Amino acid sequence: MLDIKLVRQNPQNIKDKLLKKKFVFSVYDFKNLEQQRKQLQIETQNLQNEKNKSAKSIGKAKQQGEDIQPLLKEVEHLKTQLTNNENELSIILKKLHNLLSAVPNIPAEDVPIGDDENNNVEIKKWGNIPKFDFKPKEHSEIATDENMDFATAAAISSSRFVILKNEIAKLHRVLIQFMIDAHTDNNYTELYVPYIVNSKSLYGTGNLPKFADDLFKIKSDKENDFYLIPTAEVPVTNIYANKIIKDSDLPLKMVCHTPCFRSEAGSYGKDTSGIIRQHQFEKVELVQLSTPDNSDEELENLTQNAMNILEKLNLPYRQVILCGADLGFSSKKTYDLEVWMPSQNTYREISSCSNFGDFQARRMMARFKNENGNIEYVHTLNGSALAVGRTLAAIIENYQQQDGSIKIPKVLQKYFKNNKNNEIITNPSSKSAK
RNA sequence: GGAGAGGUGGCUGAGUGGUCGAAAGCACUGGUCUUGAAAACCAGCGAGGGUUUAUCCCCUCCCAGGGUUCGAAUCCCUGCCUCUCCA
Repeated sequence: MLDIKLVRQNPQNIKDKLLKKKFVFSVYDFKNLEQQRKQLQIETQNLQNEKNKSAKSIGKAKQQGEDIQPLLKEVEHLKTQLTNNENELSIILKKLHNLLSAVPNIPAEDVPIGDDENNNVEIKKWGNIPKFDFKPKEHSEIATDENMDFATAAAISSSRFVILKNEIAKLHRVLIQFMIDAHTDNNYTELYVPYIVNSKSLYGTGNLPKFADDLFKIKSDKENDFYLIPTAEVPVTNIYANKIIKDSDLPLKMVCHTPCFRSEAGSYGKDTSGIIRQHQFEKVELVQLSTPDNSDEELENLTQNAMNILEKLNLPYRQVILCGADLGFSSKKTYDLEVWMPSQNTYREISSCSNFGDFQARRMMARFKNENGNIEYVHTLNGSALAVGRTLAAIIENYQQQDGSIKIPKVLQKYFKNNKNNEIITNPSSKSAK
């Protein structure tokens, strides 16, 4: 949510800035509603004031034993008028709120202008792209149906699910462990959180009301709809919803592994092979709350923390800054980390690190008391470090050998104590034939 | 599954229809005192919003949503949550 005071001050300016995100903000609609709001609000509050005053004077008169009948008659008309005004006002306020909740965050100054993901700007490249003296295979091909079983998963559930087995399943689990360990060593606090959240929480992070189609809704009751989380960002950031924290507690650094559930509506035919795009995947998420002054710097730190995982795993990657049009709804600035995928001969997104400024904090009322005792919104940040399924795929592909086995990355070897050769054999027959 | 109790400001906790946005204590902030600190004493201290250059002033909020009333933290209904006892 944008600061309505800023929008009031200069709606045209807000509109101009949002064009970078390819969002058209209707200054006309906003001004129109604002004008109605202002008039109605002043009127309504005056009526409320009158009501309060008369109720008090009636109370006093009654205490002194006076006849209150004439006073009651006097305020009779107030009631209907007030009710009417309140109803009208609440309609206008709702409209204003709906209008503003659908407005995305304003991109940072240094976000490049662009029409789509092709205009994202590469700012760093790391690692050596592996050279194979054979044609590198796709990860699901290497793992074989035995260890990465899509057909059975589809039979049990639907497409875009997978069953992992044997040491591939173990590698997947170990990656989570490795990532969390690396981050807690770096002073991130480890969390375990609910995987089902209510609509308020999703509103807080900006997933609702606009992006309901991306979510799995599982239940409704009178007050709330319940959804499976699309990312740990939702429960973790909302821990601080409606709270006021001390500035001395900032920055708060949290790491949390959760499964993530995404309906992937609108991505039919995209990434249909392998585990790149699943309805359910594991992710290790970093979430930070910081003061406004430090959030730019913290985004750099957080992104570096994510890059460190890739570097420790010795996976080649590049860092790009998203252009305005590719930037997420709530984000002010986002770096994507893209890992090298040999089978596709290209880089694929494996992490997204964003600074949301006070956009989410305002939606969820996450605030802190600054050194002057004034209350301000915190800045929220998060980033995947990393998406586990995609990391698994990247390791399988980058560490593949001609015979179909997979070398275990050095930093993970301690988790495979019984594996003497430090390689995962996916196809025993081919190995023995060698 | 049955019976009961309760959700009030950062925390504890009083308040059952009329200057209650809310006693008291703790915590916190400022001050006095002190070489310094502690203690003691004095003072301040919830949040959101409107109007305004600003002060002032005004509105809303005592789990959430409805209702009764001139007037609700207090009464009624619904929901959510917590706790205790029994099975």
